[in-house]
This record gives sequence, structure tokens and C-alpha cells, in this order.
Amino acid sequence: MILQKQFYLRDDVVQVSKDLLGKFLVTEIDGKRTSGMITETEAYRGLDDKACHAYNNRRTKRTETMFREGGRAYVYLCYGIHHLFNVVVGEEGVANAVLIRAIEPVDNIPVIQKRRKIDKLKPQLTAGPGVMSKALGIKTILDGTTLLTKLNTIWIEDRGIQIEEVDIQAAPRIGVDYAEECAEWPWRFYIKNSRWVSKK
DNA sequence: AAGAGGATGAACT
DNA sequence: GTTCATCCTCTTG
Repeated sequence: MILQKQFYLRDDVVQVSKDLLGKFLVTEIDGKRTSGMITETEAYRGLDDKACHAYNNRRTKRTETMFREGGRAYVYLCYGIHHLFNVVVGEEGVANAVLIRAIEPVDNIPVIQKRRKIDKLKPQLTAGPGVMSKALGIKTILDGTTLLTKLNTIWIEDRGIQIEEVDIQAAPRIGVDYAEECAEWPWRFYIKNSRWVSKK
């Protein structure tokens, strides 16, 4: 079942971030369908989170996507190289998002390996926000695109897997040392025991 | 108009 | 542990 709008419109971006664990991120790009199970996420909140691009509800050309209604992709270029994929969360006007940091490859793994130029099946393939996007063919051109229909190129499915609270590990987010006290907030979540996580 | 720096990853020593 | 690839966005003047 493709995730519906209500899933994304919730106000609690931290809860949505946890709920995305165990869901399946699917893309259909260059005529090839690839997917993976989400194993690692991070929550970002525009209102009061200094690590968020839209901190203090700051609107710029780049952050405008985050203010849109939940259920769209927010994709931006990091360090001039990496395309980072986020899910926009919340009602229109609320700048919340969830960064997808890692997946466990599921569908069409050979295509994923080819995109990554890696022959083996190992975490390096899809564990990390930049390589995850590369594995699924996600680029900044997808910024603002809806996740709510399979007619498009990217969406998220629930395939009946439920990740229990005890199997979720919370930790501070990666690479946000500049965010002062917010840097310590435990808003990074990953599936315990999964090897498909960017860092232990 | 110019400059700094970033929600990273890979290849080094 | 360190370096650096590489480019867009935002800030400053």
C-alpha cells in the first residue's frame, strides 16, 4: 500500500521519522524500478530546530519546498556532490522534513549495484544519505515532486512490516555540530541490529 | 560581485 | 585521522 497523505500531514515530525522505519522507498527512474526498506532517518523541524535549513521558519528559494504540504520530496545538493532526499512533513506552511539516511536494498539490486559501481551486497551500497540517493537514482530534479502517486517517479509503500519501539535506536543527528544545543537532540533513528545503517 | 561553507563519502597517511 | 572533491545557496558589500 502506498502511503497516503494523512501519514505525512501529522504535526509530530519525530513520530513520522520513526514511523518511516520499515517502509519501502521506491523509485522508477530511467525505466527501472528499484527500492529499499528504510532503516535510518532523521527529523528536522523548521520552527525551533537550528539544524534545519528552515530554522525559525526562514523562507528562501531552497527551503520553499519544506513549507509545502506534506507528502513531497525535498531534495538538495550537499557539498556540491551529494543529492540528499527528504520527505516533507506537516500541513502547508509548516517546514518539517525527514531525511532518509539509509535503506536495505530490496528490488532490482543489480541496478542499484550498477549505479553505485559496487559489485557486492554490502552496507556501503545504500547506507548514508548521499549513497542512498545515488543507489535509487534520486537527483535534485525531483525536488518538490509528490510522493502520493505511482504515476510519478518516487513514492513510499507500507508492505506490512511493523518496527517495534524497542527495535528503534535513537541518537543525535549526524553532521549538525553547528546547531548548538539542537545538535544533541536525539532525532536520528535507526533499526537496531540492522547492518544497513550509516554509522554504529 | 565575491566569498564562505555545507544534513557527505572516498581515498588517502 | 586527514584531505578534498565540487557547486549551489545565502550573506555581505
